[in-house]
Amino acid sequence: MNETRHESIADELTDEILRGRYRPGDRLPSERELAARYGVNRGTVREAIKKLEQLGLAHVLPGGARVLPLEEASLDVIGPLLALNELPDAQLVEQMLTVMSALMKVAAQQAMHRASDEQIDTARALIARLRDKRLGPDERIQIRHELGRQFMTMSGNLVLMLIARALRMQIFAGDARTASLIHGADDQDVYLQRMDEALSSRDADAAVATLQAVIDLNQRQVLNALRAAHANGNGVDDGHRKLAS
Amino acid sequence: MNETRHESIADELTDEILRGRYRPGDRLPSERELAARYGVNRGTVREAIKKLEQLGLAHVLPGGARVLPLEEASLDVIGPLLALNELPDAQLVEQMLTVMSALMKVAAQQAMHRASDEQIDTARALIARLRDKRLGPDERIQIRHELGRQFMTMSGNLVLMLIARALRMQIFAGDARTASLIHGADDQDVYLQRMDEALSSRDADAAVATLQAVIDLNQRQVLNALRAAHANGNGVDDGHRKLAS
DNA sequence: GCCCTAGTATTGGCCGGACCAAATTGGTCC
DNA sequence: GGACCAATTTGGTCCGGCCAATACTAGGGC
Repeated sequence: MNETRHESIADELTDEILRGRYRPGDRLPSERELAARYGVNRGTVREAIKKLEQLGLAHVLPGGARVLPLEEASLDVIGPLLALNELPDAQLVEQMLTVMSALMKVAAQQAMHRASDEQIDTARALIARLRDKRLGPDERIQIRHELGRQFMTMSGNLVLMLIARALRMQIFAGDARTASLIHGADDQDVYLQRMDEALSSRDADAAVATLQAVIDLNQRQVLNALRAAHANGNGVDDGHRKLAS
Repeated sequence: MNETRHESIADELTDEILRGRYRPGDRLPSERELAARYGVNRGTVREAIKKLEQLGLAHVLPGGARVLPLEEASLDVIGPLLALNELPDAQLVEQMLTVMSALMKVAAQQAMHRASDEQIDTARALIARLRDKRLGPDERIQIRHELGRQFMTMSGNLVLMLIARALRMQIFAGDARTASLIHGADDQDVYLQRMDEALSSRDADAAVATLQAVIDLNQRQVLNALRAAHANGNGVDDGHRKLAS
């Protein structure tokens, strides 16, 4: 592995917290104790704990560090949450797709008005590549990913870009299998064609409608695949913290 | 100030990066040099830099730390960005409101279907309090804030909650004036009443429509107030990095 | 019995110096 | 000009130690 000591310690602690080994309100072991437990220097533990704090999983102050409830965490806990079990939690994936969908529609809407001609062309080129039948699955994911990013960029909305990027990072943080699961199968060529037309005529309504259709289709595919995989018993759901409040 | 050394150093470095003192691709001064510059121990500097890394403003690896482009940053840079000048950047605020609006609509939509009766009651109680004419401005902001949080909770969508929470934190990270600027003036009682009715009958369409109206109104108010304040010359915009790409 | 207070042990924040491995840098040789 | 190698710089980690703030506990007042 290419991880530094404090990174792997942070990962381990994150995992323990998310699995409920330490519950909200609990005190985390002291830095000195963790240092002893992991056989590292206290400074190294401090860096690991710093990351937990940034993740919003723990609040640390003189006297001790306490675990925070999941609802007060940072967006970046989603990655670890997805990686908690063999298979990502279907409910969480559904929630992510719901949000992504809403954000993409806003982005598309604004993109149609604000994008430069060059940006539109770039997007259309990506769509053209997606319509190539001889595309490998990994390439397809990659291009889709770039297309999504392109829409965000075209919207000119920094907040939108940052959120979308953060969500994407969470997906790619885990193993590649998770990423390929979350990106569904292939797209219907009809939709790609419609999207291309919407782009060339800068028709915002058409773009949003097509996006809606394509995303809905994708969402169904992904969730079906996920549930099927879960049913196959691959997803060992060993009682981690409930997602719904 | 109640800030630890590494926090204030992190804030200072963040500010310098966002102002363009260090540009994307630049190497940050070495830990040893920064330690000397701030007159602190290297470990303290390391903790500060760790935060920059978490903010997505710098990528650090043996050989040196490099500054990253704003587009690759974390959502949490929005707080520092808002606090960069006396007055928050109007364009950024507009972008935030746009995203918030979209998220709120998704939340309301889902909330109408999934919320428990108790949760609906809680939301309605908050609305009732908002309709009280004798409400101080700070209280109003506080209750609005709680109402937004309540909608997110009712949606049962963790991703939605985390994003909304992160955005809210960014607003409240700076001084209270920023927060009060971003929350507009008062609400039209008509809308509050309509929202109450939508809640009691669990009418998702009505809820979303009302939300749309109230948010649009609020957005106009906020942006007008902001632009007016900017025009008064309070917003010293000393050439920080451009937001739009 | 319960609540409040004072004192002590514990904990995080920070310091100084040190060693190693990876990356950068600058010079050399082709 | 470009490829190659050694010296230097830089981040990752370790050790041991001091201080101030917090948590815990024992004692006193009710």
